[in-house]
Amino acid sequence: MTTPHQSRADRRRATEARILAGARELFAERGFDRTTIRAVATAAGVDPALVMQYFGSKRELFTRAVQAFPAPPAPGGADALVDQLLATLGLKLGGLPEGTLAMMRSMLTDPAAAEQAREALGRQIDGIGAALSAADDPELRAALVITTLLGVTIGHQLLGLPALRDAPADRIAALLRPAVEALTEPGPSCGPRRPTA
Amino acid sequence: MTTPHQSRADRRRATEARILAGARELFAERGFDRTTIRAVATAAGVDPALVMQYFGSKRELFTRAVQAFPAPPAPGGADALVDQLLATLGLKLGGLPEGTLAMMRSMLTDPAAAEQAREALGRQIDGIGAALSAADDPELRAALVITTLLGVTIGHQLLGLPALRDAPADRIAALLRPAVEALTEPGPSCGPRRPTA
DNA sequence: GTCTATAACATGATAGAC
DNA sequence: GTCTATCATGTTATAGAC
Repeated sequence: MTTPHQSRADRRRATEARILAGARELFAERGFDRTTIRAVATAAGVDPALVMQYFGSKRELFTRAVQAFPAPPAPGGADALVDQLLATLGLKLGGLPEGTLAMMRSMLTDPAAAEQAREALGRQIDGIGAALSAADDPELRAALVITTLLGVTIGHQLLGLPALRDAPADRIAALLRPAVEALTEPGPSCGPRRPTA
Repeated sequence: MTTPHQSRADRRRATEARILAGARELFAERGFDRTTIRAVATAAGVDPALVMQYFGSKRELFTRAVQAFPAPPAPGGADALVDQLLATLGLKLGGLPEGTLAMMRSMLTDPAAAEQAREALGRQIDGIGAALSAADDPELRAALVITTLLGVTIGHQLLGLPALRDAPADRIAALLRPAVEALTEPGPSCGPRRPTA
């Protein structure tokens, strides 16, 4: 049952990968504080001290295991932007990457995760803000769009609010679309309410 | 400087109040896990064991110190509802009660806090859903409104996103208003995009 | 007797010995 | 790579002060 063609370096890489996978899952489920090195080691089938040997600290393990938020959206028109955002939300309501879940779950209680989240969300906000440069206060609008989607994602994925959990993702996206458009469009978004003045 | 008319029960109440105040502040700043009984005791100027004696457990202390989310909005028309929600948001962006902050900060990592948050948010959603019964999917719409405001509040108060932190509260409310209205109004809210077909 | 402080025990992160 | 030691923490049990 030995694998003679697997070098020591290969085995080390495989062990590292197992540790990272287990850590990602546990960090996503329980957050930074509640995840113990022992639990990660058990999940990976190794000795707890080995985890420390490989990664130096729990914090380093977290950083390595957790991928930052998805990259900012490709620059494009403001119209395509809304479609793109809602599409990623659709994904979010389905299967968000475990690393992103881990980050979101830890960002309110762990200062380092909070800093990473601030930076990642800031990049997204900047990207969206650039696409909204036609409107007034593009950055603020972008921040509101992002935090809105963040709130819905938290309510759905992390808190499991029944009202959201039981709704189909496309229905949520459909209801959210006009709201996001209202945030990205300058001035009073709807004509019918005030007929040109 | 002694207060001869202060009975033992009075002194006990005062000590309890000091402990609760310190706990509320620390829970709001650091969340449940990162707040230690020892730190609470130091903040209140008492012995750590006394805190346990008074409250039995850290969890009980948290429950006693943290007030639930604000009560659901008074039932009213859907129009008044939006005003009311944005008004509370205005408050939220200013000074949210420390207990609410503590709850929000802990709800992603502490299962008990998550359950409390689910219940409190569920009550708010039910209240708003009742006011939206004219529209389709009133509960889902209500949930999206609540999670939207939750996301903005988290981004502003707990994460401190610069784009939100630097914006005046009334400007945020003004930009958010059409978005919330789009969530509460039935049907396609804007004509210009697709002229009836 | 009730309030407060001290000590003891279990678990977790981390560092150094082997 | 594994084992042991150290420190911080939550919690329980115990002893002292009023």
